[in-house]
Amino acid sequence: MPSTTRERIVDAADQLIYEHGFEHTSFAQIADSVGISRGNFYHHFRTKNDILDAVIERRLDRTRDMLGAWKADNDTPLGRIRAFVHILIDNRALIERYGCPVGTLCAELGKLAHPARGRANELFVLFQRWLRRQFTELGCGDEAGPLAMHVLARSQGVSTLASTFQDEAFVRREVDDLENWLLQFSANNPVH
Amino acid sequence: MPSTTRERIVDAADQLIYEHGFEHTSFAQIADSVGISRGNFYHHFRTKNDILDAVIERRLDRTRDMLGAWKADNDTPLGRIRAFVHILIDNRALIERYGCPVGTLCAELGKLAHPARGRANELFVLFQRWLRRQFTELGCGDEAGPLAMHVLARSQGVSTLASTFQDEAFVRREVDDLENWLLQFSANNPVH
DNA sequence: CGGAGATTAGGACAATTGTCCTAATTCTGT
DNA sequence: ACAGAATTAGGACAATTGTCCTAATCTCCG
Repeated sequence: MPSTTRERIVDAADQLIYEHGFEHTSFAQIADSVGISRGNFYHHFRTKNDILDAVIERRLDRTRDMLGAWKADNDTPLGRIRAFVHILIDNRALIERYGCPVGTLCAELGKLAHPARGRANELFVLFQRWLRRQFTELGCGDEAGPLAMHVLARSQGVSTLASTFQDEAFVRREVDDLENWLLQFSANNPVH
Repeated sequence: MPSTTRERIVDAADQLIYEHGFEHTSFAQIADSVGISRGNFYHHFRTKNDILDAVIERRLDRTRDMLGAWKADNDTPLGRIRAFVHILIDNRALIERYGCPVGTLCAELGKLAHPARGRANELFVLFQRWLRRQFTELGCGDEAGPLAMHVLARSQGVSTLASTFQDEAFVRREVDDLENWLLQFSANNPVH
């Protein structure tokens, strides 16, 4: 499993940016974390925006993989949406410490008016389109888009408050509530 | 209306921190924004944490004032909760640009493991306790706490996605949805 | 008026930042 | 084995950061 230096840099940068934020992550920290010199780092990424771009592309790839896996693992659109909601439980330890990787990155880049802002937002778009497709398959028609945004918004809210209050019971309650809403919703829906 | 230099510093810092984040706001920027020298600034606030503390205290004060005003302006707990939800509409322009001032600050300080983190979280606690009281007055008993967190979480989610997607229709839809949920909820409640 | 204390200006300071350069070392293909 | 390319190390660089100092100015009370 030979991971290239470049890959190891992107791995370390991804994690550090998630844990400490983009602006609070320096070249020196990333280089130290990987165990290479800054000169070597510079050979692979010439600017801080370059490494940020690579991290975002990596997250986009991994998100696509994750969405594909959820699709493969679940026969029904309802099951797939539940898989999405369930990341709040599966990743709750990290979310309670550092928040949602997507939401916190987009929030930071938005405040910085950073050039990579749009590309980072694509992470949200990926989830939104995927959720919309599931709701469409559920037979929601024009409501699929708004419903996708609704699920996305509620998940984001849970993430934000989870990292503030560090309250696991709250997370589980909200996930249960969201899942019940989904079940009740799909039961009332024309196609089920 | 003679505002002291100190007050003008806190005002400017508050706004800059909201717009650009705490870490991306420098002493020099704040001093420039107020129109004073860095030396003068240093006379009032010796460290960056001091100015952050003052900004947080100011936000806490203003939040208490706002919650008090909502209480004075609305006769029923339902009306008060609606007033809370409605900040998403009233402040939508700012929220679409910079997100929620509370959520984004807590998220940033959390990633920095900043000493002022706990004090910033008190902003959320203020809203949470206030909302809980309204639900208690509605007769929700033990459910008042979870309901308060639920409303808080959904508002946070809307704020986050509002600044990413900059979609006013989405915000209005979610606020309508939340208000309808409130109405339906209180209608089904023992005390109404 | 005069002097003490608060306020202000302007700059010094070391540390850190992102960026860049040069010279070694390692790898690759022939 | 050897030339050329890719990779790596170690530092230089100007700019910016938060912090701190000193001296000038202002304010206000006796």
